[in-house]
Order: sequence, then structure tokens, then C-alpha cells
Amino acid sequence: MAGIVDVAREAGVSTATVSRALSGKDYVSQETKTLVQAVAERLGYVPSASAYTLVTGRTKNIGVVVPYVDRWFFSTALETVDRELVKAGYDVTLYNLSSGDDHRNSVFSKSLPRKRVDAVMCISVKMSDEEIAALAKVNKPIVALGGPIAGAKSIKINDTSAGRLATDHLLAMGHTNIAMIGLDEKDDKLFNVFNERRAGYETALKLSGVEPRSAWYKAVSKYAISEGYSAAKQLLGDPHNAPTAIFASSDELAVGAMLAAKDMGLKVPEDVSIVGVDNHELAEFFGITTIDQNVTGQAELLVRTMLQLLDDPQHAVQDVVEWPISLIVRGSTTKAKTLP
Amino acid sequence: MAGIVDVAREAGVSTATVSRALSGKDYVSQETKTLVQAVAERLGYVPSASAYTLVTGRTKNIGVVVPYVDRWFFSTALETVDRELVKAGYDVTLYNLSSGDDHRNSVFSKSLPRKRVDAVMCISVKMSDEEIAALAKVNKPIVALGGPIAGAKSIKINDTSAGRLATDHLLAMGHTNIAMIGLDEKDDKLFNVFNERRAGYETALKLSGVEPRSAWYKAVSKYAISEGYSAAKQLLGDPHNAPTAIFASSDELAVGAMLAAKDMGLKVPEDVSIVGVDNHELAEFFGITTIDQNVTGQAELLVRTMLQLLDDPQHAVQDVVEWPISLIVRGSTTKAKTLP
DNA sequence: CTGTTAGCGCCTTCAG
DNA sequence: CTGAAGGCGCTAACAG
Repeated sequence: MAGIVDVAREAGVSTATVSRALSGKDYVSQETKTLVQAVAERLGYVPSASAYTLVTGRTKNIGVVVPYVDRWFFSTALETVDRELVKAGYDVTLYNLSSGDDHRNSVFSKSLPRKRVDAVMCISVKMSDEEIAALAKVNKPIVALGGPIAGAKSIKINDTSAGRLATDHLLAMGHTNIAMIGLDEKDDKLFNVFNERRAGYETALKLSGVEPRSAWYKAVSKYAISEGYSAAKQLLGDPHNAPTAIFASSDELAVGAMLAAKDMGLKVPEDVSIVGVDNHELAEFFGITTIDQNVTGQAELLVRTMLQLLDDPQHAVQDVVEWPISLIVRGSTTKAKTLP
Repeated sequence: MAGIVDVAREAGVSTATVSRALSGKDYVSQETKTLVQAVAERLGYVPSASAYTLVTGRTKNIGVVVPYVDRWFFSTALETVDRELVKAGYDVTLYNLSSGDDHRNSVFSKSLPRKRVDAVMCISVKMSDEEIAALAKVNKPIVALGGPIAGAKSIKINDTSAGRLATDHLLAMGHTNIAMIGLDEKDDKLFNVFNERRAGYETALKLSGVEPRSAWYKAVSKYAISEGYSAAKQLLGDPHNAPTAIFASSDELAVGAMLAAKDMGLKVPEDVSIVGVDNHELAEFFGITTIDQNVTGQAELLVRTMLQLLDDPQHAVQDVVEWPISLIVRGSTTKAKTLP
């Protein structure tokens, strides 16, 4: 491994000059610059990141914290976050919290403050006050996707509005028996995305004079097609409370619901209307009406925000940016049948 | 930020003692050890990773290179690789190659050798000779999933066997008109997984005396349900070559094929048998017969292999470990109808 | 425009 | 069992 001194010796200049020539950050005569570059190239010189970090305090590395990587929302967000960060010259180190609480603690108390990263990006993970404090001590910018974190800039959609929008769409089409499939989130380390969507759903119902029935709400344990499928079967098979429309709080759940309806001999949308949330690629394939939340767009903005903060820590940005959502109407919803 | 000197001063010992007390790597009296730990804790001392790296040469950080993160195989592998690595005390920095060739070059020529990582893990990315050479120069262990890399230990399933196993299963049930949906991989930066599966499919056919027809092979551009759907429609709608069985080279494709068949009024498996590959969770949900490749198991072994190599660079391991596959028969395949 | 000189924060011999 | 001292490789003043 050639070091900066090797390059300096070989080029007949000082290490300082090598540093300047290679970083381009200071005045160096064009000829020494090209000379140094050539020598560095020939020797296969690659600056040591740790030495650079030790002296500058900058790592050119961002810590991205996610609760899982193998779920749609997170892998999608991660994909674009990584792409954008890389374009800006940063590496990404991944802190996946799915391994349990012990690990989570060590991430926040050890890894992140260990001067390994210049900033932290939280994708849908709610941090406790101590966790925030631990990071604040190191004085690193924090940006978050999915919910507010004290002292951090964040981007989120309004999940209550999402629930209302979906439900209002169904109500406007004349449905009154509207069920919902959601997640019960007791985990206080994630944001209450699904609880908020449910709140929006119930508010919409009440504002239209419809009293939500408990039999209309089905909780599942994860956002998977199979879960949506079985939840919808319960809902649609209920002889007393069968809905004419279902609001599924994710598109994967909605797909499951659609398949369940078909398997029960019900037609979508004639017999049951279905709305999802996400605008997942499956929603397009299955023609499911959904609430688009443009994860890619959110992730891009998140990166831009972080880059500005890195550039100027005092940069004025709103603490919470509410990302717009929109209803995409497709073939899975239609007017309620008028009673015979 | 408290540094080691602060802790030393506060505890009334030397920095050397602090270092020893905290790392546990050398003899320190129990009482000074506890004292130092208490002080470190109180001051919120966290050792600087870069200083540690600079002096030891070790980063406690692994570079994981993936072609994409938002596809099933990769996000699944990444999830377990990360989990296992974290357990072993390593951080993971992610090198996602989906941003294009420029980025790819800089990953291999700059980032990876930049003393940022102790070892490199390639998930289904084929490295060119120069890329391998660049890493070899820095003398870092490399392990790979999905295909052989010169000078690296790797783990892979035998994709040709996978293709044969799936096809033989269909053949054994009396099918002779067997189509395949696959990916045409011209990209020489990935391994030829799908081409190998196709080779296995064709070999199996020929060995049974069936001549593969070109109309039986449908190439798609990515492994998505929608792609499998449209490919299967073409296949099943062909008046001269309609197959009675389809081998889809991934489960997502198989799901699409199954939905297409149903939409065309064909029953699965009575009218068409379908086999996939992966044992994706969707295959279980849809009851699709598949070739299980246990990605999680492969990823775990990959991490174990890397850890051994890190521990002892001379550690003897086979260069290529062939991971076993197995056929999981579910409801999507059945005996061919005897001709009327 | 270029060289000299200090460290950045820690680990690790080498003495005691 | 503990302390002192020397770097790891690089950049940032400060001089020239």
C-alpha cells in the first residue's frame, strides 16, 4: 500500500503538496499537479479514509437507520437514498434494527456516535429521547422519514389525511359499509402510521354520519398479501357486517383482499370496492385504487435536506415537511350498488 | 466529546490503562478496570473509530456490494447478512451498484480499497479481473454469493441443476409441452443465473427426448409478477405451441403466470402446471411448487465463512461451496392430462 | 506556489 | 500490573 509519503518522495515534492494536488483544494502549479497525479496513479495510491477522518473530522459517510431492509417501503427508500448519497460522494453505512433491542441500543450508544458517520438518517424509526440525546451530544445532523423527531428535520405524509382521503373516496361513491384492514402497532419504536390511518378512516366515517363498527376493523400482524387475504375473508364472510368496500392500509394488504374477494366469488369492484395505500407496483398491476405516497420522491427530498444541513448546519428548513399524497383511482373501486 | 485523555485524567490513570481496561485485551487489576469503566460511562466516552483504525488497521466494517437493494433476493440476503455481521460486531457499509458504471468504478477503485472495510462481500455481482486485482492489492478477504470469483470463497446453488430439477419434475408427471419464462442476461456484471437455469431446462428436455421449441421460451426484462403475467399470456395463447406446463425461473414470475392462466380461464394445475424457483413467501401463499434455495441459509454461511477468513486469512475452505437445493411440491403441479 | 511543522485520538511496544 | 513515548497517514496553518 503506497502512502502519501511514497508519492511525495517519488514525485520529489512534500506530502503537503501531494495532498493539495490530489484534493484540488489549494493552489498548486499545473505541472506539479499533473506530475503528482501521474505518480499517484502509477503507485496505485489511495488516501486512507481513517487518517483523513482523524484530521478533518469528516467521514464522508452517512448512517442510515432502518427497522427492516426486506420490506417494500424500506428497500425502496434505501435504494434511492443510497443512489442519491453516492452521487454526492458519500458512502452509506446501514444500521438495520431488526436484530433486536440489544443491537438497537448499541447502534445508538456506540456505533453512531463513534465518529463513523457525518450524519444520521432515520427511515421510519422513532427515536427515544435518550437516543436523540446521544446523537445530539455528538452534534450530528439528523434527518428523518416518516415522523417527527425532536431536533431533526423530517419528512412525512399525513397518515390521518391518507386514511380520510381513501375513506372519503369510498363514501363519495355511496358506500357506507366500509371495513378497514390495518396493523396494530404497539411497538413504540416505530411511528404510528397505521393507527393514524385508522383514525382518519374513523373520522371520515363519523363525519358522514356512519358509526364505525368494531367488526369492520381487522388487524393483521404484517403487511403481506397473505395477511390481507385472510383478513378480507373474515370481513367478507361475516353475515351481519359484510362490507361493500374495504380500505386496506397498504397495497400489499389490498392485493390480498382482492384475491380473497375473488376466491369467494365476489367481483371487484362490482361487489366489493378496494382501496390501498402506497402505490406499490403491485397496485398498478392489479388495478387497485390507491393513495400514492411517492416514496422515491420523499427519499430524494430527504437526501437533499441532509446535504443542505451538512453544507450549512444552520440552514433554515421547516422542522417537518408534509409530503403531499394523492388519490389514484383505478379499477378496484366503483359506486355502491343501490339496494334492491 | 470526551476523549481517552479525559477519561484517563478523570480516573487518575494513564491513557494506556484506559485503553486496556476498556478493551479487556490485557491485564488490568479488577479495581482499576471497574473504575475506568465507570468514568468512561459517566463521561459518555466513545472511542473514535478512525483513530482506532489508523493505528490498528482494522475497521470493524464490512463492505457489502449488491446490484440492487429493492429486489427480493438482495434485500433478503442483505437482511440476514447485516443481522449476522452486526452480531459479530461489524458494521456494514452498503455499496449498491444500481447507480451506474461510473459509480461502480469508483466503488472498486476508490471506496473499497480506501481502508474503509476489512473485507468485501459480493452478493451476486461478478467482478472483472481488474476489480479483483484492485482488491487483491489491498489484501482484503472477499467472499461472494451467487458465483465464483477468482481468489474469493463463494457460495452458490447450481442453477443448471435447478433448471433440470424443475423440468424433470414436470417431465416425470408426464408433461412434454413445457415452456419456460426467464431473463435474458446480457449484463456480464451479474452472474448468468438465468441462462444456467435455461440450460438445465433444455438439457432435461433433450434427455427425455423432447426437442425444446423456441416458441416455448419467453424472456422478460425483470423478475416481476407483471412480467410473468404477460409472458404466460403469450405462451398460453399460442395456438400451435401452447404448453401444458410452465417453468418460471423465479417465483414472482410463476405467480404472474398463475394469474395469467386463471384470467384466461385455465385451471392451475389441471390445465397448466407451474413451477417456480426461490421459495419466495408468495410461492407459499399461492401454493406454487418451487425450488427452494434458502437464501437466508446461504447468507448465514457466507457470513460464517467471512468471519473465519477474518480470523485466519489462511483458513482452508473450499473455493466454491455448492449450496443444496430442493424441490418443494405444492398445488400448482399435477400429472399431465392424457390426451383425449 | 511549496515546504515545515504540528497534531487528529488512539494502541502498543518497552520499561518500570 | 501500569506509565511513557512513539507513531498510524493525513491535512491545515504558518512560513518562506
